[in-house]
Amino acid sequence: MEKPRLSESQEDYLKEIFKLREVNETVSMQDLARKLDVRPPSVTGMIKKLCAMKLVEHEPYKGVQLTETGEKIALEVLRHHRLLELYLARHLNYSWDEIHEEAERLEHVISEKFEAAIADLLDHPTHDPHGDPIPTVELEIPDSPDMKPLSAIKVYQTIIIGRVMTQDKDILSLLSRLELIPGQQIELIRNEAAGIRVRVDGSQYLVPQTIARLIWCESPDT
Amino acid sequence: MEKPRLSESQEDYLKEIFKLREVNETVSMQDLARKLDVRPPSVTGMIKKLCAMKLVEHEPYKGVQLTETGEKIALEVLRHHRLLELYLARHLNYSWDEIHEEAERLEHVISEKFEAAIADLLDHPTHDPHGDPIPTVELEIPDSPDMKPLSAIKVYQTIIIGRVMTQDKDILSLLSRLELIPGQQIELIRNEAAGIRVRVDGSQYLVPQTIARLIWCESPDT
DNA sequence: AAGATGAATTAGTTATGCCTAATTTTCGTT
DNA sequence: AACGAAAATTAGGCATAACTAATTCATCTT
Ligand SMILES: [Mn+2]
Ligand SMILES: [Mn+2]
Ligand SMILES: [Mn+2]
Ligand SMILES: [Mn+2]
Repeated sequence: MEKPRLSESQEDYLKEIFKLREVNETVSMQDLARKLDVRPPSVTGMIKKLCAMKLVEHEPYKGVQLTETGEKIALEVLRHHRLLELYLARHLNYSWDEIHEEAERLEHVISEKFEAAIADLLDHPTHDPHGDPIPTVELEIPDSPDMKPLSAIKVYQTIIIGRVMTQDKDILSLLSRLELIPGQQIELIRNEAAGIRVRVDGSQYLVPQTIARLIWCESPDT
Repeated sequence: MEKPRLSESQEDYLKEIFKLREVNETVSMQDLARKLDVRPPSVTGMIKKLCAMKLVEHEPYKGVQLTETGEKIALEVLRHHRLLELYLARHLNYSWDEIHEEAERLEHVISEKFEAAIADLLDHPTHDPHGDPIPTVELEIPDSPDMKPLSAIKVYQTIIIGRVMTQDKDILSLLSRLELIPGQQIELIRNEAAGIRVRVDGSQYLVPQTIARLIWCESPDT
């Protein structure tokens, strides 16, 4: 068949459905509207079109789901996005909080050639700078270590940050200044009302609960 | 004032007007339609809008011209385009005939940060892989050596290719295979009816007139 | 000076993708 | 079982940027 090329909007819808599905049981029109920063009627309209194209399925008032084809496309865009983020960070000296915005635009525009070229340069990485897995060329999601949010850990021990679940520039810039980034080893000290006290590289911080929920750590006990 | 961000179309119109102006005395609606691959009424419509925005001036039936502001924008896009071309060629292993298409899309989407990053990596180059001058950060066009088309040279001598005036993939791929690329030293042998006989690196070729017109060479005698 | 020709414009249409306001539907409570 | 709130949809519009068909305009020929 033909490959009519999707619009940037359509690609973003598919990608967002995929990402929401990883977290929520079901993806509502509202969730999408929030994430994509559009109003609900726009979502209804676009989902209709994507349904007609057999890229998503929609049970009204129940949720939206990607079809096989839809998921493939979502994964392609996601691969572009995450490769780009790593590339910008590694090769063009972008800071952690700058990569997302640029990748959000470039992801729709680079060719497969470009994708292959940076994947090569980066030595076919499996995870981006946020710890998010990068889909392989075959569009499989690589395994990540078992993780849970810092806020949910009960045993006070030394653990490693695996993934930071936000794209918020202010939070990212804060976290990077504190070196609370994937790969970093941190020592859990105490869970206080206001947040979680940790030691990083000698210094001690109190990580607020809201932020602790975004920091996922590798398979700790409990 | 505000910087409402132009659409990709609008940027391409401005860029194309600039490029046509370098070659022709005057830029007609038709020229634009041809280059941008749209129908004349589309051009009329867009030029009206650009006029209203004070980015171009239009004397009906006489021609289109960029205003100061319009030219600045054209030069910014052109800088993006040419930096990208060089970048793709040098750092991502693109071949000569592949760079244009990719740059044509990326040019509208990269940030000033991205521009600065690749300009840095490339050591602030003045010319792209076609020999086209890259506008500086201040948006001045850097000087190029005096050049004239290979087809117009009368004295048979050894000269250097400075610029290749096409983006046609087939021609570019042919020329790169023959090593008829900017910087290459070639020896002019004879101007025949069918074309111009040259020696490149030991081998002799007959360069057809149509193609010889696209190859500009550095300030030769005559 | 009248035509003829080609350049340009106008008029009217289409497709996207978004919006607001109004309406309908679902579902958890009571 | 009925109500009310929240979720979703419909209806109706707007802006962009194309298009085709029809018309107008400028200029070159004869
Ligand atoms: Mn995007
Ligand atoms: Mn990421
Ligand atoms: Mn372009
Ligand atoms: Mn070029």
